[in-house]
Amino acid sequence: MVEDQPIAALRRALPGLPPRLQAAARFVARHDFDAATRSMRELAAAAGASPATFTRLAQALGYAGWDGLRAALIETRRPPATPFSRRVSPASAPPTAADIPARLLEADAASLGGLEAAPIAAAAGALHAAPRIWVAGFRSCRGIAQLLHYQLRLFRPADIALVGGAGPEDLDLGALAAGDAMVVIGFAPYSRQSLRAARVALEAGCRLVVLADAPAAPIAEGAEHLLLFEAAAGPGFFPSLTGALATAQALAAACFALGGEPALARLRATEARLAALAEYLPDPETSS
Amino acid sequence: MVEDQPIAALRRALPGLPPRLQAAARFVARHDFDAATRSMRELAAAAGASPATFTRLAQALGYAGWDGLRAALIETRRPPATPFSRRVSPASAPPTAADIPARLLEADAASLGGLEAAPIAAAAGALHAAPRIWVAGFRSCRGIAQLLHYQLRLFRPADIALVGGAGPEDLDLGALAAGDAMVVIGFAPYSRQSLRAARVALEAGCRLVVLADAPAAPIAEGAEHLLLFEAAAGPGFFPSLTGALATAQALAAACFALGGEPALARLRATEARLAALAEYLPDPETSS
DNA sequence: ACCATCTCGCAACAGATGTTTCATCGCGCC
DNA sequence: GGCGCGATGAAACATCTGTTGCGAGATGGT
Repeated sequence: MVEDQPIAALRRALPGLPPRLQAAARFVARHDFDAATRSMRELAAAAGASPATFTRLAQALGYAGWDGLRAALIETRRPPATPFSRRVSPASAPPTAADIPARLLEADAASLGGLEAAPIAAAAGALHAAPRIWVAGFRSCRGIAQLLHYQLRLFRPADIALVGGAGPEDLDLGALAAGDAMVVIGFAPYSRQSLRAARVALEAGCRLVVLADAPAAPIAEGAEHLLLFEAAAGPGFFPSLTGALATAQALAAACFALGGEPALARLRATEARLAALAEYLPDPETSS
Repeated sequence: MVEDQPIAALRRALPGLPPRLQAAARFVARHDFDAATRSMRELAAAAGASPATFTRLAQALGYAGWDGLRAALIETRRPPATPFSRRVSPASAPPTAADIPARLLEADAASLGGLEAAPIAAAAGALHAAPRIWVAGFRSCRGIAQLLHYQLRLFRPADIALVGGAGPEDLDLGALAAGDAMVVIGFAPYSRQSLRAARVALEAGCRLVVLADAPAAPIAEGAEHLLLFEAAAGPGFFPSLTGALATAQALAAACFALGGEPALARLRATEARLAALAEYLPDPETSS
């Protein structure tokens, strides 16, 4: 009988097996990933056994041959359909209107755990080196793009532009220059606008940084840096943008850090100007 | 040059590849686990391409052959040797530019934990009952406001307005009517614009919902509902908006849930219209 | 309209794969 | 001690692997 959990079947059958088969079985149990990926002969060499042993082991477990066992091992290792999110509430109870917020917040918190910092720092390097930075995000990602645009302008006032931010976007896309950096933000389903922005940027010779929800995203094609976030679909609602925002913010912060003293100086200048214009209310804590 | 992150190399090289190689590359990117485990010929059959295509793809990426690429894909999927060796960043190390993103993401994840769901659901009730909803957010909160505005309009197209979204904001503020709901988003330091929006809304007899970072926030004065979020200040940088975004999204979702069948119908209509306009790219997974 | 170049499927290729056979070995039993 | 039987490894086997040479077709530049 073919088992759906090969390693369990293996362990169960272990005591009744001849010595060499036992050794092979233990080796497979301890290196199941290698058993699934490497060839039988390589495995035999690593385990110090004969290739035939592994065929016999598989047959002893009820598989037609080694290929059968390996196929089962592979299926065990196959990642779940949902990329890197723990399903939030296992028992999907009826989504009462009252606990929708709780569910969503829970999902958001979980999605932030999957973000990686290293690629963000690398992407920030590309932005830092670019003479001009364009930011593109459309529809639901527009807000995120605007935010990134705003934060970057705090310390790089003159050379950051939001695609489609001041007039028709084709004018912006026509102004792209080689060496500029383009940041495109999007997730499935991907808007045509975002794809066009990415494509045009590539053709113009820009350095492309993409924030997306999947490595296979169309807008990610040709990107120099791809920053993945999880657009966790809420309970029956549209996807969450928290991961995208956190990524964008981290990108801006890293960029600022790279800017060093000049960036800090420009940020201070911006703050001083805002204070002079009385854009913000005075902090009652410090003014009293 | 052989890349250590094969999918990234693949994505980068994609635009410069011939059509069939592009198709193969996309297929590999979307099914990287199968590419790592199944044989090249099986893959070719599944992708509807010639086996040779995959060899050529690997070579185009700088690998000696398909085996090289597959080995790289396998290494990408290999589980970490020590399962739960989550490196915890030692507290208050020197804030290197490289680990700024990590710090920020960590802070974001922590800040989401403090959010409460119950007030959000209550506030959603107020929005749901209002004949018209205004959303106000300025400067760094503009993006958040825009996002909330966008999401609400998905299922309540006609009666949501962004203050200052289409022309001078005083015109919007002049149009406020008693019974309308006003959502104001802001955190310290509070912009004069946001305070004015809140004040005017109160005077006009609107129901005021405020998203802020402190109970003592000026813009929260007189608010019917106050949704607190944590604007965690990053390492030497401006505050994080993740909490505000998560709150806004949860608010929109709760509002949608309250809308019941009509809201769902309007959302479906919106989606159908977008699909008809081909605003979004078709999902390759379902179309093929 | 021409030609050079590139693309790409087909089919033959050498090599590697998993399997099987077979002779040998070790071990317990009569 | 002789015998039978399962375990074991080496080698031969058919099959499948990834690769490459070839030619038809498409493409782009002049």
